[in-house]
Amino acid sequence: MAAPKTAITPTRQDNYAEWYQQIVKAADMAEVSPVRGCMVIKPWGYALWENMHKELDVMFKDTGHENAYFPLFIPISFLQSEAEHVDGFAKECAVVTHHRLTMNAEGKLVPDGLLEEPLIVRPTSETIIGATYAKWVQSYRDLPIKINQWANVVRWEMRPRVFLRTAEFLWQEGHTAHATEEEAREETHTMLKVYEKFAREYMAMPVICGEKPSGERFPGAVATYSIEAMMQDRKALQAGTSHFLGQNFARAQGIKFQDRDTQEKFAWTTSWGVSTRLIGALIMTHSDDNGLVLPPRLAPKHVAIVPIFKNDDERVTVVAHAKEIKKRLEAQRYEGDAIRVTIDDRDMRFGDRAWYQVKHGVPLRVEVGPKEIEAGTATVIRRNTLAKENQTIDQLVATVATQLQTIQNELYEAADKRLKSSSVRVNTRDELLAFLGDSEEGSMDKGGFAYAHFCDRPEMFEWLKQHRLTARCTPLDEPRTPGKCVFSGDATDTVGVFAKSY
RNA sequence: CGGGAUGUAGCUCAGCUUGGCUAGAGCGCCUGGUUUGGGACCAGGAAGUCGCAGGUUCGAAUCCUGUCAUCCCGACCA
Repeated sequence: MAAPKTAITPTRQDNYAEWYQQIVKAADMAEVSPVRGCMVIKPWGYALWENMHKELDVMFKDTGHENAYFPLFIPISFLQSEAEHVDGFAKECAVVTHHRLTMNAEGKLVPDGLLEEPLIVRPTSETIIGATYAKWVQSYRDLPIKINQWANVVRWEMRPRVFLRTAEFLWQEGHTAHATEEEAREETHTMLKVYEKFAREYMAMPVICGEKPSGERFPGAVATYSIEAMMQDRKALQAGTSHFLGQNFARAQGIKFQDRDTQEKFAWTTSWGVSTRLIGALIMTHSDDNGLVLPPRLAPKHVAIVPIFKNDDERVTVVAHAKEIKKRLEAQRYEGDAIRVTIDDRDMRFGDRAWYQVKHGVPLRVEVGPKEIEAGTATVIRRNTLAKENQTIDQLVATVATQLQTIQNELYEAADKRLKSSSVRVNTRDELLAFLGDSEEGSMDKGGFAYAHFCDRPEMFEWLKQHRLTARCTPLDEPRTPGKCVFSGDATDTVGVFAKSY
């Protein structure tokens, strides 16, 4: 059977949504589980998450945060304490009402032992953590509290999509409490910048930092900031959020302290998080029609050595040689880590093994067979370009870190070029529609980021909804210039980014 | 949660309209052989209580009811 032209079918062009699912499958990232809306994250996907976790954790600690852990279950009364918060999350809460099972007459297990107060499975932890902080804080000397938790949360979503929107997902949530508004705002901003740095430097994913318009704000927040990324189908994906919660949650949870001036005051709190959605973002930013493409800084393996052999004799020689190369590569460092190398000498045909590594997105593939051993070289193939090059082993070892950095840079530049070439400035609603279109799901015909003056009124959100568009954010680096709202015609100095979104 | 579609072997699906004998194919998997520098070929083989629970019937993958799940479109969302 002839091989298809691309390793992944359909291609991005043919059906983007299906292409995404096929990438996840071909790269062994995850699969749907027997549990509604929940995914099984497979080792290759989880290794990627572990790398994200590891790098982010360092960044959190460098900005003065500590890790802690709070309960999975939250009493319903806690959720109720902040009105907007209830509105935002009540509809998607999993609820625990019983605490044991018994066997009924038909031999079926049924819930028994009704709880006095039902518990929800945390959709986010502002309330439980806030209630805890309330006990910890009495004096201004107890502030700030800067804690992060790595956890799983549950949001009973109606339309799950692997990594992008699952009922249960893994994330980190930072929760801080401060004595002053200024300090809390600063914290919100600092963490947004941490996310931006992580997206750009580790994920090789350009993002726009901005404040969410009122209609997109976190339930209960005074201000929500996000990093917005553009996927290859030119739809926006919110990749991380940082919320300034004002004193809303402090009031609701009773986080009070006595200040220097002897007055009792409510604390100012923040929360911020990124989730396994980042994996989805990574996939849709870099991958191509041949499978996953991973940025070297996060790739579980930097290099896959694929030995070529015809028979057992050759196999012994070539694999021994491959192990030598592996050892030498592992002695090199890239961005502070030892080079991560795997040898794929599985009992499979060479072509299958080569394609396996392509589909799994390993940045560098090194092929060695009897011919290379003879010549003292290796065939080196870069995943992002699939360009082949003959390199001596010495050359490879000496330049492997540089080659990885080149790939990292090229991935960022390609993504940045896409972002910039798909961003326009629009001055009317018609221009907005002409640019973003009303095109079908999965179509890549139209899309991108449209910059427009706007004044954040309910009518705008109504109109956007009708056209399946969203207001992403007001970019922080966008200068305030006088203009007219493209929706109402009123004068405004605020510019927003509009896009179709995930 | 509303509208639509689909659940048959590990995967993709045919069979269902018009109920009938031992439920099929391709891919994958296992064994043997030939191959092996780019996703192999030949031969043999294993594998399904037809999503689940009821009902109609002499007889149900097929008809009816319920239920669960998945996908698509809305609403919701990290």
